[in-house]
Amino acid sequence: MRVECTSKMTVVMGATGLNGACAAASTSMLAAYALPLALPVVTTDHDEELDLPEQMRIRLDKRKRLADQGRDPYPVALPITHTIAAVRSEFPELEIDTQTSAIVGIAGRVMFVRNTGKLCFATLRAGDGTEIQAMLSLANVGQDSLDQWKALVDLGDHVFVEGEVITSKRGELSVLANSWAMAAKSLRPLPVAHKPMNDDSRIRQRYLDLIMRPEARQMAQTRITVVSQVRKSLESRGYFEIETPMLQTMHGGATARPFITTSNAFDMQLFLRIAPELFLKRAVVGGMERVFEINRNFRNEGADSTHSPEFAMLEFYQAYADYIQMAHTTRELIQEAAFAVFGSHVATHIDGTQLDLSGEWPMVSLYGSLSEAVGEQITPQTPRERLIELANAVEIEVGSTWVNGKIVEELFEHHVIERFGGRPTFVIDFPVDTSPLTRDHRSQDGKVEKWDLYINGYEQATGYSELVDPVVQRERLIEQAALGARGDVEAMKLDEDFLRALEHGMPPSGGVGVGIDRLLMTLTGLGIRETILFPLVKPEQA
RNA sequence: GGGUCGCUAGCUCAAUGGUUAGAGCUGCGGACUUUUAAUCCGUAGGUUCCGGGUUCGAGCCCCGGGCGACCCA
Repeated sequence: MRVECTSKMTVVMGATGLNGACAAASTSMLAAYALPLALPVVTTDHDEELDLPEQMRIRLDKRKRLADQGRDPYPVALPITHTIAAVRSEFPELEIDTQTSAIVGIAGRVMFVRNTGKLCFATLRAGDGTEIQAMLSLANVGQDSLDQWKALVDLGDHVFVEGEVITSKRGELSVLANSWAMAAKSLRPLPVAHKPMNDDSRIRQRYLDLIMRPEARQMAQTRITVVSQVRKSLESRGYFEIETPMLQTMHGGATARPFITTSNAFDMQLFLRIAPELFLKRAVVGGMERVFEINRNFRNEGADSTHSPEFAMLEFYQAYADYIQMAHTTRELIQEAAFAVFGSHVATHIDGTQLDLSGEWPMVSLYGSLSEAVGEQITPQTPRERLIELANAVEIEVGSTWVNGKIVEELFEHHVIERFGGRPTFVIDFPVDTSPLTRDHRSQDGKVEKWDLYINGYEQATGYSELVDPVVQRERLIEQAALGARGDVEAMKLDEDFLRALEHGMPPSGGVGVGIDRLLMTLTGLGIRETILFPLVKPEQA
């Protein structure tokens, strides 16, 4: 008891534990447990334990009684011989009421309990969702052990069971225990298994979501599969994965507001990156001709069902490729990811709807499709006054810092995107004044070689023929700086080191950015907060 | 940014401005050696998100704040 108590204090409280201070420690420990979820703060008196929810008090008491009876509630090691999945696969289809004489040691979380007088049942579940039944009979474990099981094991506890693999009289594959041990005592009750938790709790306490809901485990697994496949797909095409700075002295590579932080040691302002683009291009300048990065970007703006302040982004760059070649590669990456998850290029969402990602994807021109939608020719030369009239006609409020291209893009989003009907579509050839890092179109004035990929009505990826002319790039960034001076908080900064890299010569290159969270949304049909395991949530109390 | 709705026991939810805020599951005590959301008997569990206000009386009405969902921009 003493050893267990002091070691626990070290974990929970740091170094304040003293040998023999178990009574005090127990009270302080309650405070340590209670604070994170804002339960009543336990102060000095041991009696204030009564302020905790009843069920938690009872479980804390069981934890203590386990220790008192020589059962460590949190043992360091257990003689496990099989995973639950291994037992299931080793004994796939036993007849009802079979004895195998195979002795195994297994562990899992208790998800279901049925305690009767002399024979107890429990369903144990492993983290992968596989389950097996444990049975404890008076005849096999004896009166004391059975009584302790009934008194001290709750739903949600991790337990170890050692015994024979059998099937019950109902045919359930089971381990008939010779002995049992607590693997980890749970101090809080699980949610009701048969009612869905509300969305807020599911996201704030994702660990409970993962325990209770197979779909949550499935989502986590799908993300793992997709990210892994994207890496394989790129590596098989000769790309190398590199890591570029998250903390930057100057943010760039996108138009967005950054998070700002400070370095104490350098006594200077730093930015969390809004995109890795400018560093990946530096790598291309250095001769890394096919590079990619999958990592987090941070943008200091609101959250909704398609936006998160931090989100995972894939960017990849290929020397001597242009934006059309990059579009093909992007389509293949997404199709290969879909195949890895579904074994098909057709994604099947949880609600059963299917999204066909197969075959070639159409390419439509931004200006052409917009012209068709509004019934008049729109070009980069269309006067600003006319663009504003068209915007006002559909109640788009034109911001004071908007350049013409921005108005065109807003008109496009308003008029055209729905016409794609969710089908993957590359929208090509964007306005030059909203794309400062993109090469001028090889044949069309006022446009750049850029595409956006729309799937299911939202932007899934973007690709460029990269601007590599350092003189033009400098002009573009100076224009951005001027926008910034006029109050556009999202305008790009003049990054002299990036320009210096370009001045050393960057080969003609294609580049792509793919939102990983959005790719998961595309494949699963879920909102962005479901594709991210632990999305940012505001604290429950101010 | 605007609007609508919501926040009550560990969880999921009830409750015309009017008795002591209820139910199911969970928990606790008891019965049961084949249970699958077991069944049966008994029982406990509450800062009604927070702070003001109106009222003889507020979970409910009013004001402010917090958190969330949905819709609109």
